[in-house]
Amino acid sequence: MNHPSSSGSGDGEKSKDSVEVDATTRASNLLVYGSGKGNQQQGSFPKEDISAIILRCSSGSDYFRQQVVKDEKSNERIEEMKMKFEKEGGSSRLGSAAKTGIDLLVDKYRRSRPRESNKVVIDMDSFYYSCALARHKEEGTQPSHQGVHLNQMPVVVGGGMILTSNYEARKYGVRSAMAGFIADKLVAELSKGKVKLLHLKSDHKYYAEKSAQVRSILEEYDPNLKQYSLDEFYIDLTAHLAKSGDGSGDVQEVVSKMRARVLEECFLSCSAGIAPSSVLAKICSDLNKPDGQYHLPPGDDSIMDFMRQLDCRKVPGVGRVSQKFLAAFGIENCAELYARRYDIFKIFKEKTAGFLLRASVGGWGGEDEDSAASFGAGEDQGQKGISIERTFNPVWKREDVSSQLERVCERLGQNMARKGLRGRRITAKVKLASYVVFSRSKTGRVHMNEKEEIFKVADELVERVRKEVEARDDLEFKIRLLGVRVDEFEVKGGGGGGSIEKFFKKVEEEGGGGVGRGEEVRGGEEDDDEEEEDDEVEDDEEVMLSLSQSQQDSEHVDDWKFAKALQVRYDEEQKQFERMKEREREREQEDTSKSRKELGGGKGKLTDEELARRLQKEEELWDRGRKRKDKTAKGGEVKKQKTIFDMMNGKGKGK
DNA sequence: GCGGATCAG
DNA sequence: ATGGCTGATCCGC
Ligand SMILES: Nc1ccn([C@H]2C[C@H](O)[C@@H](COP(=O)(O)OP(=O)(O)OP(=O)(O)O)O2)c(=O)n1
Ligand SMILES: [Mg+2]
Repeated sequence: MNHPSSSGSGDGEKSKDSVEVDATTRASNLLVYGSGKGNQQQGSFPKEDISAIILRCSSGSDYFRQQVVKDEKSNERIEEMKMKFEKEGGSSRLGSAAKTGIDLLVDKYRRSRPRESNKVVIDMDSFYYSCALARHKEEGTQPSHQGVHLNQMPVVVGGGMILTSNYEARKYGVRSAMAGFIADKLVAELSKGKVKLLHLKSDHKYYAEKSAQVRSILEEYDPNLKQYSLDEFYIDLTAHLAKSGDGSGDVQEVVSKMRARVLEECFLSCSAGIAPSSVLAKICSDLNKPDGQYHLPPGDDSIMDFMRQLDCRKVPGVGRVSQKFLAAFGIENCAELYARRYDIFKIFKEKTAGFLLRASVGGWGGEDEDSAASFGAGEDQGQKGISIERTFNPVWKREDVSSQLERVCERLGQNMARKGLRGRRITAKVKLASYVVFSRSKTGRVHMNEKEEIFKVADELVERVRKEVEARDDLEFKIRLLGVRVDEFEVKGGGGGGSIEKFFKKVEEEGGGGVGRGEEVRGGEEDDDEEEEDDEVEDDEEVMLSLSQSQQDSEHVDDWKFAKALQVRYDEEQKQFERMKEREREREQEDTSKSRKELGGGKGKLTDEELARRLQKEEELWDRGRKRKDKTAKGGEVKKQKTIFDMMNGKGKGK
């Protein structure tokens, strides 16, 4: 459970035979295809077929086995939470004061949303792939393969791991974070052997250049724009629109022209979301992809209508597990989230509950803008940690492990030096060949950045894991990945702290004005780091069809999930779902009819007291404008964090 | 402070 | 046979 959501489960079991299709559909809803963030495009192959292939390729692999284990764990947690919730009687036990408090909060969110749709989120389409196409244009070469235009055939960027896919490939279910070999199978099988997936090599350096090029264009519209990743930009058009005549002041026209410029000058298409707040704009940016835009008119009615139909999974921060979790409580879209807003506070902890409450009414943007906009100097500004991790052929001998760890530390040391960072906490990450992950950390009193110092600590931590693993009979100490992270940075550039705080304050007062960027605490120099592919060390020459390295990750957990869901029986979930619905109906009835009863001495674990506490927390968050004050060490320096939420929280007062 | 889980791109 | 990497947050203990 992280921020916005929590864990989830719900895919129970059922006799797979009778409800195979139903199970498939159901599972895919919990996954990425149906209700994931992505949109299902026309011409796609049946998701049941896609899922079946993924399952077939996956079953039996260590990776898949581990995914199943993880899924079962999350399911258990969901069950626990559900039982606890039911035992406590749900929100019917909530005191009226608490309910009133929640509603007051909701009102506040709804009333303070910005009154105009001037926030724009630009998200590049199939970014890495589009860059490859752009390159052909720039170099005058043909964007085709064996006489066929790349857009007409399934293409991905990445070999062992898919970084992104073009839209043709997406029809086959090929997506980011999918293992290359599975992507190949999807295309081969679904096309009955007629089509072969084309893999392009990743070129991070080039993507960074294109990204900068796009940024420079967008900065003409908002010099304070914020960039969340190479392909995502957060723009506030308020000033630009007020300035004068562009597009007769119509946001949609301005954005349309803006995108046209990016296309013409960078040869890259992008999509945009236009809304009163950045979070909403972010959600909208996905609705008319590719090469499209979606405008969400301001106003409570407009936004409530929009949110009502919105699947929770579309809310940034609600991932696969959270979606499942919510679904277990009968919550699939934001209307249901709103209907159950009281329950939310009984089910989740403060951060999560507050986040979901906002989501239920699209209540973002009321706070102040994250003046972190001033971080033009480099995104590392508010960086809190730095890490390196590498996958390799499994090793176990101390010397081999050590050797791999050294490589990691070497790289980490270089990056830290380049960024002028020093931290006092070292965290070692170990992934066994079975995909079981361990992390062990040690917080020291001195800040380090030297490869040797870091290695020394990391090595001890890894050996600690070795001992723990060897002490168990269910695991084998064969590791496929080693990672090292350093955080708890020292406060640098003395004196910067206070001024920065004032700086933020000033920005707020002046209404997000364009105070120049530049300052920055960042004593060091400048970065420009970038992770590169893996460059220097030739090692991974790695081309398409690669074989060695490769690895994967979540995102596809969805597929795994899915696969797992297929292989598992569904009756359990079904039953629980029914029971829950039943209970919900009863509760709802009770609610509407007799309003709500106070039942005094709540012996439920969650008393009004606890609830009040959670509300209180949320109030505090509100008052602080959700601005994160992260004191970096004793310096008491305040820095804005570059999380997606900070990026998205638009300024309320700015009108 | 630590470790696991989740999320995002 | 083959399943990445970087950075961040939340929560329970
Ligand atoms: N798990 C992931 C997801 C994305 N990326 C990289 C490749 C993408 O091209 C880029 C942008 O990510 P998006 O999620 O925006 O995906 P795309 O831009 O590729 O496609 P879309 O058109 O859906 O935005 O980030 C990655 O390396 N690993
Ligand atoms: Mg994109």
